[in-house]
Amino acid sequence: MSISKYDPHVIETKWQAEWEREGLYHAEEDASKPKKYVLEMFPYPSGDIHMGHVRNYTIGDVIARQSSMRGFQVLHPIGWDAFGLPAENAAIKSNSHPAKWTYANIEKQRASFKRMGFSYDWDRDVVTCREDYYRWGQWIFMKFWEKGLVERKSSPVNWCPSCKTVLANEQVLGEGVCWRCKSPVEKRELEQWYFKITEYAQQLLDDLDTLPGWPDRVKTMQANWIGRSEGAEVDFELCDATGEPSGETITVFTTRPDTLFGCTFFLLAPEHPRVKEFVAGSEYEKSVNDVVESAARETAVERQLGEREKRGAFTGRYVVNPVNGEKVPVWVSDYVLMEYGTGAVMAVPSGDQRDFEFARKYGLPIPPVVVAPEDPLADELAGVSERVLADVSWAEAFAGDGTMVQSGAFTGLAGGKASEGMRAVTEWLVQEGRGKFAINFRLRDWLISRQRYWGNPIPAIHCPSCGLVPVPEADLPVRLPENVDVTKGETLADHPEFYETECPSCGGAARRETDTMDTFTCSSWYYLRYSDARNDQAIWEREKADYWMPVDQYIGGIEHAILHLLYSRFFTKVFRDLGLITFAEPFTNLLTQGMVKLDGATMSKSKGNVVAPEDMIERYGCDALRAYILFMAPPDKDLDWSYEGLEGMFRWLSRVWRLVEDAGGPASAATSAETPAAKTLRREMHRVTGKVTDDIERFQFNTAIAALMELTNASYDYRNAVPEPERDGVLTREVAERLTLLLAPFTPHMSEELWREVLGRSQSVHLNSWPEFDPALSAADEAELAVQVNGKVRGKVVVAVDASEETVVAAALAEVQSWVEGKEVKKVVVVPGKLVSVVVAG
RNA sequence: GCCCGGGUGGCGGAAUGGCAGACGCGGAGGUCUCAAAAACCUCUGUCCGAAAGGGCGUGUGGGUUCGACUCCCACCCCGGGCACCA
Repeated sequence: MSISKYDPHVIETKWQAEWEREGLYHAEEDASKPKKYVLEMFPYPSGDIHMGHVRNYTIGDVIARQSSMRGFQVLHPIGWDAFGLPAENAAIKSNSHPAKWTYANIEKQRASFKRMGFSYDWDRDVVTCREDYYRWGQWIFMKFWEKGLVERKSSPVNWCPSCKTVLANEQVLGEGVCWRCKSPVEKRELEQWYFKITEYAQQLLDDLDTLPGWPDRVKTMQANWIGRSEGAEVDFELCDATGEPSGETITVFTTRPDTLFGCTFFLLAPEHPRVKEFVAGSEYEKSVNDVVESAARETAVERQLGEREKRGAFTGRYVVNPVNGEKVPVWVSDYVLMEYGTGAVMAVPSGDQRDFEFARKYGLPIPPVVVAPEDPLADELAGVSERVLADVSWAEAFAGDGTMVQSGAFTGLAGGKASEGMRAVTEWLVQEGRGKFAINFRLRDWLISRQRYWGNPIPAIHCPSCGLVPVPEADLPVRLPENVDVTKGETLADHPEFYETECPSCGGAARRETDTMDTFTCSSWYYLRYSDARNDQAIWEREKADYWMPVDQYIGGIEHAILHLLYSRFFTKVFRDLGLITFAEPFTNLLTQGMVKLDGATMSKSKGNVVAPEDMIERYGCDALRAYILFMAPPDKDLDWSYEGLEGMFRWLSRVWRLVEDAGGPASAATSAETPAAKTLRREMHRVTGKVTDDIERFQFNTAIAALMELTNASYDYRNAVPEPERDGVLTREVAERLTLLLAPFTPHMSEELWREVLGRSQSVHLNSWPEFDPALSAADEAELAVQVNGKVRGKVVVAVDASEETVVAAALAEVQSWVEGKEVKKVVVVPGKLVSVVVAG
């Protein structure tokens, strides 16, 4: 039959139009089938799509398409995370409006995604800046408020001077820079809106154990971020300015109550509210203020630069150590954080490296209270309960497990984290009413207000007489006005016609909130909205959400390991507590795909090293690009882009094309007898079916494609080995069909063209069932075994798979006779189907 | 400093404790052709050797095992996350 050329452009556009016409990817609830919700993190409409998008969405598309062939009812939606600063910046640059830029980019990306042949249900798309979406974001805010999870409070916050807005803790990167623009972040004391995510800290930590389908790396990162510490809260009695106990207490959090006897000074954070009062008018005022002011001047970046020396100053005050009644001086130091614990710390220089350095610098005593078993002090101070040694010769603090010394009644107990000494001291404090067991989290409440225009308006009203009042449900949504000119630096706060309003409670004149919500609030629930995206009566219908959710397979970049994934988990738990859903975790399985780089560097427009997918689609078609980006590396690894192999991928697809065209005619009769060559090809077909099925399950798309190449090679071997008249036409057609089916998730257009036009099937290949794999059919009847002598391969034997062990050993020994001759055979190990290992003496 | 990943040919990468380097790229040679392209075929870790064959090889050093890229211990290097969290 005549061979035509594989021409991706014609067939790709043809089938994209046909699928849309047939409504192939429209998802409906169907209780009779198991469902599978496959979701890729939705994109920010930043402009043209890049290789990271191609990789991310191709992975999801392969999973979705194959799941559908395997009989699942598949939901595979897409949308846009459309609010955010880049739109404002672009608008300022082009003297335009953020909405214009955003919608133009969405249309551009929509066209690109369609051109890639992704199997999305376009009837469910979600765009977060559209009113039909953000109104429900405001509704959520209101529900959170009703539940007591919204708070407006003043505290030191992260301020990005370049973005001119505050940021959540999670949005400040490790180097103390803004996650979006990478400018150094400043600290400011501001009144802001918060979601109380800390109320869910324990659940967010505990439920990580219910997620076996998540990478350990991500779970560890989240656990570290939540940062649970077990310890005690200890009350220290404050002395007044004359040094006499005042009856008032200051509480600290510590993970090491067992070291209390070694507490020789007490520290307050520079921002601590009592500091000013303690030193007002005293001789210590100036030196303390110096420390406070220098700390206030520092940015997060400066605070972290190198081995910065700790600074501190004595306040003139004392507190009483509850375990021994000792008066210890109160200092202020810049290494104490106001945001963690109580902003006050008991300092134990012998047990904490920071306290140790501080004590050395300012000449404070360092009495040992927990000593390592191997330390000479362990013998010297064994059983000594009174303080006889006020300082150590150590080079650094000892924070490990050891024995308590110089610790009164607790002397001799084991000391260390979670030690008996720690429990004993805390129990004593509880009895005395001077402390309690306590748990502290590193996680802070989520700061959600942003001083920017292009976001979801916070539905709240400030009333001079009623205070903060939520916008009533009936008045939602608070529409984001269009007449704000960001090119003039305007925000909602510059528009009285927006913020001048009436109090819904008392009817008096009031001011509408002009901050918008963090865009991460928009992306924290979109996956739920897809289950009922067009509902204008409710956020979603419970039945639909219950049918589709949770997401069975979520796919996205590791950069969201904490941010988006933590927030979404939080939202889901709140929705459950609000009775909107019944499950506690939104994403059952998570695949974090690696980044696509160029010469080891992340691609970015500013660096000018962006690889445009369009050019490659133009040259080789999207099927080749899809297959190639999956073939280059396993999905979770970073990938260095290279053009080198793309041509090879196209070459292989052309090879498959010719093979199927050649074999795809009406099946001629099978040859009467099964030849060895036919047997080999048939077996290879079954083996590859099993391998591809298995590899897709494990997301090993690169080896799945390699296996398909092997089947292609085996087909060519058969053709080359058997002259045409003797070929088994039934077999070659079966192999052609099998290749087409197994390739369908990867190269949907080529497979469709081959399936319908060449193989003559009437229905879409994507509606066909995934081929079953029968291990029996892929099993060979003979096996080649390697024969090892003392661990080295010295020969090979071919034996029947059902041969007895004696037969195998005899054949093996004969094969390696020259290596064994005249030596004593000490041991023979037979691994069926693999090898024979002979151990000889000498 | 702490917590995760990862180190395999010229390159991307394969290997439930069982023949290291599948598959692809790149390279060499060949068939076809007036020629080229395309296609098809063969070879391609490294060293010694004409060949047969053999030695050496998965970051380094030890260990377990008949057998280790794989498991254990120590270390080196690269990437990432967190980082004065009391």
